[in-house]
Amino acid sequence: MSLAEPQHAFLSHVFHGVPFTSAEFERVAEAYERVAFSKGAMLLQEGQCANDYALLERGMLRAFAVDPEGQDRTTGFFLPGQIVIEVASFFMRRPTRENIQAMDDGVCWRISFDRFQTLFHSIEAYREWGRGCLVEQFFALKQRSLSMITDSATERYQQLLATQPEIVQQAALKHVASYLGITDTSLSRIRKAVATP
Amino acid sequence: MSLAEPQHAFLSHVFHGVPFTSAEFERVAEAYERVAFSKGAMLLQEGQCANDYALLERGMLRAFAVDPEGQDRTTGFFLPGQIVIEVASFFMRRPTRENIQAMDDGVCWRISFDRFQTLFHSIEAYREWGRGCLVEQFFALKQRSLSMITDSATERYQQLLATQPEIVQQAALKHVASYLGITDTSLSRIRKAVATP
DNA sequence: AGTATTTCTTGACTTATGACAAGGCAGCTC
DNA sequence: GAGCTGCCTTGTCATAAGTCAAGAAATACT
Repeated sequence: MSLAEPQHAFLSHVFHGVPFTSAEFERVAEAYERVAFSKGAMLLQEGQCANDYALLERGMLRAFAVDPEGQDRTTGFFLPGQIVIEVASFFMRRPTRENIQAMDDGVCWRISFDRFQTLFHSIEAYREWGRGCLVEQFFALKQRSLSMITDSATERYQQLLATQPEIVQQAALKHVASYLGITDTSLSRIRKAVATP
Repeated sequence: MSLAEPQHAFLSHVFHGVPFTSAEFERVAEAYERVAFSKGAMLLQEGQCANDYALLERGMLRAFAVDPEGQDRTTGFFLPGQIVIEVASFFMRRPTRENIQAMDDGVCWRISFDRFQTLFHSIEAYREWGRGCLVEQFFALKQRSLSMITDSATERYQQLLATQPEIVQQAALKHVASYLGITDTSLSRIRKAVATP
């Protein structure tokens, strides 16, 4: 694969600010593989082990788990620039209970667990970056979790609308609802109430 | 400090299964400092930066955050053998919004961020261990978060009772309640309903 | 185009949980 | 032992959100 600059434009952007030497950056960039996917594609399926994670360049993804009653619960959305990963399965090398599905056509950059491990253990800046990503996700999850306890459904909706309007606009109402932890019926009413003051 | 075996009994136990060379284990063990604390002590306070994390040998701790209405929300409990850490503050080096308080007299083993960093970047087994801990906590938080959406308050209580009875037995009802995301009034009723079938 | 399917809205009713308030009970201090 | 104070329980009532069911609107399928 050619290493001409344009190929790396997206990766340069993602790793902007990470103190790689240029040799290190080349090693890192080479380890990622560009993959296009189309709407509806499953990037990860329940029961599989997550053998890679990805950096999302274009498109939007939804992660969901199926609960004991067979209900589909949205656990997260992924927007361009974000890291697409099922942390537990990827790092613990065991089957996942989650699914990740493409909501649109899109493009991501994939890296296998083995290649990730090699980079993680040999490049200090890469491992600081990786740990930082994990910590950031952890923090976000904790806030979401707290919000679930502290805030009403309406407040959670308004917060989502304020911080990530793309999700509210592009995702199906029922998926947004299950992400917020409420039924689609409730979200429909909340949305109406919020719209007409 | 003497490195005689008995000093390290607890640390040996915690790091059991981690593939350290014996020289590595000595370096790791030396980096931790034994600290005793008494009931009511604050191990971390809102506004501070978490400059260390600890391995809990004896005692029980509670972490909580104060929400905008001034309500005290329990975010977690720590039992012996567990890692006591406020992930976001420790790794991002910024002030925390959480408090960690001792519920009893106890003992923990503390390590500073700087010493942690040195070990993390120089000992592969230590960083695998550290990453594994973080991933485990992440997974637990995700499950808790999902449970908040999927399960009723009663189910959450019963699950806590089944998996961590020490918490239900030792912690004040109001703290367990706020950990479960309900009021103390509700938990009191749930507990009664569960007890009398 | 025309039918089928999914997605969203709305209404009527139920239910879990919260809010407030009063009382009981233990452990303290004086 | 009287009086605090903090913790838990209980009663009454209020409310957010769920359930079920029927339509409307949008999408996809042939």
